[in-house]
Amino acid sequence: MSRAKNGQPTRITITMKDVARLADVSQSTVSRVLSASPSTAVPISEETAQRINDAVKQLGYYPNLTARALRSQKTHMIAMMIADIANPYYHFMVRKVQEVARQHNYDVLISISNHEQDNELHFIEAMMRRPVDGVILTPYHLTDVELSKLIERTNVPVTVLSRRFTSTGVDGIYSDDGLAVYEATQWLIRERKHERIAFIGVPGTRPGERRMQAFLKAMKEAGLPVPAKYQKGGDFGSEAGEKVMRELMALKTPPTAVFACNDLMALGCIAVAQDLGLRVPEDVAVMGFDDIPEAARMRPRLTTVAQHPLEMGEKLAQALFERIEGKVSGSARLLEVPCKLMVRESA
Amino acid sequence: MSRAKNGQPTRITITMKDVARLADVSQSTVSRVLSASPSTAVPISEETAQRINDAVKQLGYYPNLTARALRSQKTHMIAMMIADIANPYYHFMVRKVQEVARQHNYDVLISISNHEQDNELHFIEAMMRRPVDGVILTPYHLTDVELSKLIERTNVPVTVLSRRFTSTGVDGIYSDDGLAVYEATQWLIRERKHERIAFIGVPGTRPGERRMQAFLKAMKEAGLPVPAKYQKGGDFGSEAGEKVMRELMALKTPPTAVFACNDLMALGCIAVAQDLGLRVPEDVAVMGFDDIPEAARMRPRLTTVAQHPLEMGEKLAQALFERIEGKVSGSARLLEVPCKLMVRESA
DNA sequence: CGATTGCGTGCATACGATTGCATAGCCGAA
DNA sequence: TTCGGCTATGCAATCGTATGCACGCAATCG
Repeated sequence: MSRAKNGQPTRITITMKDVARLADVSQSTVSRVLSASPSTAVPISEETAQRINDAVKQLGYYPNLTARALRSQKTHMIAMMIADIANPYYHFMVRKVQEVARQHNYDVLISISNHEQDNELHFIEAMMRRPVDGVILTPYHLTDVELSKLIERTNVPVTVLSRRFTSTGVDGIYSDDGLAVYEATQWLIRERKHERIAFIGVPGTRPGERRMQAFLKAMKEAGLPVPAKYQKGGDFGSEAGEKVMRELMALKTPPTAVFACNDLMALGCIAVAQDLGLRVPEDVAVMGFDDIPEAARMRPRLTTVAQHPLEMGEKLAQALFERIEGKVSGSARLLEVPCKLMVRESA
Repeated sequence: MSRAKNGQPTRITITMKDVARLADVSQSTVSRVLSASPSTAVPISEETAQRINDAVKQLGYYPNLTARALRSQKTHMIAMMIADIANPYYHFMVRKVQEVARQHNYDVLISISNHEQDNELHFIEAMMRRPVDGVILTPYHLTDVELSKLIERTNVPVTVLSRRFTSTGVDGIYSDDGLAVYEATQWLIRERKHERIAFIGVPGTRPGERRMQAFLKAMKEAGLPVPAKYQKGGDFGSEAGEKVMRELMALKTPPTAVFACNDLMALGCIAVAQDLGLRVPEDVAVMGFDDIPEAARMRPRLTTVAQHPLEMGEKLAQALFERIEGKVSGSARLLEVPCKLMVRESA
């Protein structure tokens, strides 16, 4: 037990010193026994080790990770920034990352950006102050410069959920959503014989625009026109899907299929179709992107494109720990996890 | 810049010492300027303060929170353990807690228990090792003893999402789900004239059993029998809801209403009803509990009981920070946040 | 005009752990 | 017997910051 020297209540922290005293050895010896790794070539006799372990148990001692971090420059924490905690896509990632982290005896500091630039910058700032051993992030607005600053100043391994940032030297995981949308569009055309297809993108976001472009490319290659009124914009939320769907269905010649660039917006589309008494997919087909759990739960079940967040989370975490543990140190790696078309009932 | 003494690459950490050197003052002075709070009664001249701030800017110095934590015994981190990241109920809580934490300049360490006892215990252990300034948790299996141990050893404020633990001296927030279920059942009986109502609880969990009991009480008071076949058990998942619903609808005299003790199971019920060609609520009414976002999004919109996770998260966090900042230090407080019946289309 | 105050700053230590180096005891080899 | 070498342990510095205490100096007071 250590004592506070001022009038404050006596602290009850149990330190190595206490263990040392009880086991009648020096504090360094306690440290050596407790952090004994096969590599640490410091021999300790069986007997004192035993005495120390007994003392630890008797006192209920736990090492103080803050102190350990300060001295060893290893915090045993990683930080993770996700964009949206309500997006099921991230749930799997977070779970998986947490799982991997725990296997490595790491804790996870989580931050949610809500897609806001301010929050992303704040996260970077926070990382400059609070040392962690690794960072995982899903950047929406961050620039190369900002990321570089983080890397350079903290010298910490970073992996990102994005295909950008190859220049900054961070490992990136991504799925080729462009290709997936392209192929899914082809499928709608060839297998489902649709000719009037509308697309809902999200202007101002890279995924949203990338998917829109991929859609347009597939349509163009098939020789199908896409009138401006069929090119819509939303914000990834289901209300946006509802609003857009109402507009589309009010057209003189409405599309026979609607491809929403994420599932939530697709849900909104289906809800409106149902409200209007339209049958899905007979009267209008709806296609989503993400394959959130709800997609398989609802009726009609949503036809969509699955990403594999679990796998991505795992790779993200594993890539990070490979660098943390120094198993990998080369230049940036870019891993792709393929998407998969999930044919169900809505298209 | 400090140097490593071994052959390793020069570390690039910028410390107060560097700032001090550049500003030509002592390290203590830098510390005083940077952590200048109105209460800290240490006067520093305008001029040197300016010099120090310039040096800070020039070097791009950020204080090291690990070191600060070790010295000041304040980590500026709180830890939060939630049960399930896929449950929308927790999303709001997490978001709100994070928001409040950020207002106080705190980071949030998150852990997900997945309802597993092992994970809850692991979390407690982790808290013994890694000092934090406060803990928020949603306990499922934790006992009073385990919580007491945490409090006693770490001497850290704890708030819980639960009505138990009044003895341990932790603040608790809860919503009276029992009462809400009781009243919702009365509503089904009186307003909707149901007499054959089935209930899906979750045996082995307190909320699940509490809600079942409340249901039975309301039925009993109304003089309505609840055959054993109407008392079902699930696991909070939608598949469980589907399975149970199939069993119920296969009965010779199926219930006219099904009350699931959470929304996910209610979703499963509705999906099965739709598969069987039953109209909801005409042929069978379905009632849920939680009011997850999906409830208002789906068709038919789910009639359910809303808890107020945002409000609960806010109170949870605020209660915690009140104690962290020493504004409150009395005995345990127990706050209730009322539930609300959300009448929509499914019942 | 000397003593007292108060302001501004530096010195030194502590927070709890890790780790390089020194050293004490013991053994076998010369 | 003496010395080199190994084993097991202790000493002391260090990580980056916060803070009690001492001290120098100018202003104020008696």
